[in-house]
Amino acid sequence: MLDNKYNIEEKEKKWEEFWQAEGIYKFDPNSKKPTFSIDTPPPTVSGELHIGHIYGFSQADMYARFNRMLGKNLFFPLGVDNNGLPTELLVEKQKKIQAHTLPREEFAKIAQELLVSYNQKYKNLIMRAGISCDLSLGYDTIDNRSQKTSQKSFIELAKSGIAYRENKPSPWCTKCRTSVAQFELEDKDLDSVFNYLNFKLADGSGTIPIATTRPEFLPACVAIFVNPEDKRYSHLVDKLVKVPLFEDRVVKIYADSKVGIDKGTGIVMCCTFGDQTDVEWWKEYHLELKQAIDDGGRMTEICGKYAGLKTTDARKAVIEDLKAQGYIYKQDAITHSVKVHERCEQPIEFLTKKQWFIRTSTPELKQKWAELGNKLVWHPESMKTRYMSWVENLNQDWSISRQRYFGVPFPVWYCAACGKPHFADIKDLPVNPLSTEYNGKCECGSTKFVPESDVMDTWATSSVTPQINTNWFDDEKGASKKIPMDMRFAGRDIITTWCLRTIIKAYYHQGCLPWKELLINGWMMADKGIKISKHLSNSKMDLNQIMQTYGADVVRYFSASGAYGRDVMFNDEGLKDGYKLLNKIFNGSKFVLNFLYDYTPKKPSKILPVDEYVMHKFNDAYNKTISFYQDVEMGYAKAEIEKFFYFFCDNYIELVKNRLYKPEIYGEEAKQSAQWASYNVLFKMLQLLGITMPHIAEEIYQNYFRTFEKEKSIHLTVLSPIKLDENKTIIEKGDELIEVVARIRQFKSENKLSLKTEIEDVEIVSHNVDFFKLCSDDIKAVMNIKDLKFSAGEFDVKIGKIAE
RNA sequence: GGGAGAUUAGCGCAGUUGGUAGAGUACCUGCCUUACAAGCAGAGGGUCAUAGGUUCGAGUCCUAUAUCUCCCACCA
Repeated sequence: MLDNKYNIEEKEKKWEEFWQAEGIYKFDPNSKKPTFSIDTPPPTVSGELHIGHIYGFSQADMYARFNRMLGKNLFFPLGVDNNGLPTELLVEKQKKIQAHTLPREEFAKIAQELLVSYNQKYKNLIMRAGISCDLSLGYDTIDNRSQKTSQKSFIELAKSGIAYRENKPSPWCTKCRTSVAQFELEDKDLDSVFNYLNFKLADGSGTIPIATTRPEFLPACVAIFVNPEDKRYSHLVDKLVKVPLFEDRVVKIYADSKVGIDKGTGIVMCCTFGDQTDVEWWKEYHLELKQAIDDGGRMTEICGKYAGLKTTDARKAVIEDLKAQGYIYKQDAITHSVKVHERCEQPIEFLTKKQWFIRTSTPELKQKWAELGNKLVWHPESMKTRYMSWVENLNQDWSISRQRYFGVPFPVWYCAACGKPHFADIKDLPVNPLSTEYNGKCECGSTKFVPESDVMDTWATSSVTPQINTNWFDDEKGASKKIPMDMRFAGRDIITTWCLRTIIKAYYHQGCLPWKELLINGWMMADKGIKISKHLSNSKMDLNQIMQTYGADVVRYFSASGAYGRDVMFNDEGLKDGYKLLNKIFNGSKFVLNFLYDYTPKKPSKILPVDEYVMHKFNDAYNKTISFYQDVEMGYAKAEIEKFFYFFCDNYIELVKNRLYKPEIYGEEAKQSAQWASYNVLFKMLQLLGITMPHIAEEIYQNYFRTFEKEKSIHLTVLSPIKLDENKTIIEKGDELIEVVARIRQFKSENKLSLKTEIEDVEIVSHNVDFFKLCSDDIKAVMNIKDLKFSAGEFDVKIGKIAE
């Protein structure tokens, strides 16, 4: 028997434990069923947990559950990403230590210990949301399997020349002391001062005005640029200019169209490196390289008296000196947007370092990425455009070196004599070159080697999740049969980063796509135009509070509102809708089960028209729901079966209530007919509703259906429509019957009568008189009609007098 | 500055190929009906962001503008 009231938190936790204990979601490697494999994006454990995290996972889980109920063997792992800089910063903050002051192994040990609880916290949340992952398939992006996989990937790419090491200027964070990828940068508006300087022409013929916000870069000034279209300055091209404060140094003036005529004074100094444009000019004009800033953001020796100062202090000192010597003729306070490192908000610099890159940006490769993008099935289709336009604009190779401490090491040593890289043996992986000697001899004869001290960027690992999942390290043949995996889901912000990089790796290693289908979910927004953020999560959006009050099923219900891939606004009302349905499912089932507990399902010899009608009506809803799920429209699918469920309660149950209650009046046969229809429809409805709301479905299944259905969980049962004899007209006739009831209800409502008010006589005019005659008892009972008459003709309902 | 998406009832949303605007919720009116008042029935409520255009006909197609979201670029 079901409880009188459904205790959400208690029951949900109970069934979650049951699913784990019974291994309901376990992947069976020996199964004969077709496999459906999901490449779950491992979430970053260092992130703040909020309701938005459940959103994307829930939708993916619904698609996963749908596929499981089609009879597939699900491969649905749950990894966590705890590799790289975000995690390193988290550990530093939590443990109040600094990674660069400790031996790497020691830091890693502290990190691993701390991460245990973070990993668990994340997994707990995902499990608490009823996501049907198989935890035993899980991995950490810093564990042995992940390290081996990313190191093997690196060695293979390096040996084939796809990964290469080069001295390249790249964005550098002086606070985190590492190079950072372009997409780790964000814009921030900062106050600054535009300093207008007079540079002296070397031939003594006068001065030229240049505006700069970074005067401390003067020691690294290697050229001056003007726009070739700018008539004011065309006579200056090729002339030489003395660098203020460093007048022994002379630089040339070039003309280049990248100079904005109306920006500043229209004359720019190029320093190595103030920004991306400087980098481009440096390359294009083969300029000198003068590094004015070191790893930690201090001025280098080339800066003379300013050496050793931090950039901000150097800027002050330089400005003082410029003023004292009369170079500055104007200063304007401005606010401009500056590229900062997204993790620490420190403005980034450009530094030149030897780093590993992966080739991604040649025209042929870009063509390839576009081709692969076209072969991938996108949900929704429109998201492909983002990918395509990114690929089109791709102009830099992928930098994977990070000068950090907590991450996957590069398994490589360099010959001390000639610099040639020597790689670890694949069978020895994972390898940390800092703690392992290279026992070999270089072709040049040297036996001395320098270990690589950089670690790989997180993305180098999170882009090989298909290879981790399919155990590519140990079994290349097996993996190549399993890749492409069936499906991957992701937020739309990482299409261009995570997804593209995973596609690139799979292409290099397996020569194909990493997955067949890509599901891109939208975002849950806190309010119109407001993203969910930490400080919102402790108010109305507090996750614990929501889980306690409404539970996972309701949050999942809310996650399935609307069209797939669209943003959704968080609101309490949405949760209340789900709560309403949850309650209704419980009560409706409880009521129906009351008449089923002493019943063993068996097809009755006679099925009454109303019962036949509701089963056909269900099959209709079933087909629509299935087809929505096939189109990856979890919201529409949910809405379809929800609509039918309300129809079942408000119309069908009301119609057959009396037959179930009073077999002594209506007959045992009539009761059995209703029981048969109720059993089938309720069970199959619960299967479909359970895709969205797995806990309540399990509660009811275990309470009754488990006795007759083979599977030990409703989530292992296979979907199918109710087997019925064909009856083409039954839906149309039944709908007319529902219309009769609606008319009488309307009549009573408009006349402010109770619904149970007795009516003397009603006449139904219809072309389906025979059908109505067979339903006479049900109609009379539900509307309390004393005398029901029928006549043939155009449909109408004639309502007579109210009984006294 | 460029690209993509969005804008529909008080609210959060749906609206396939152009053909009289849809459900839910809230509000209002009734009904304590032997599962559920977290219920049932009924009613009202919209110049489809704005301005143009194509068409016999536009929420739907085109152009521009505004606002929001995401991505990218610029930022001397």
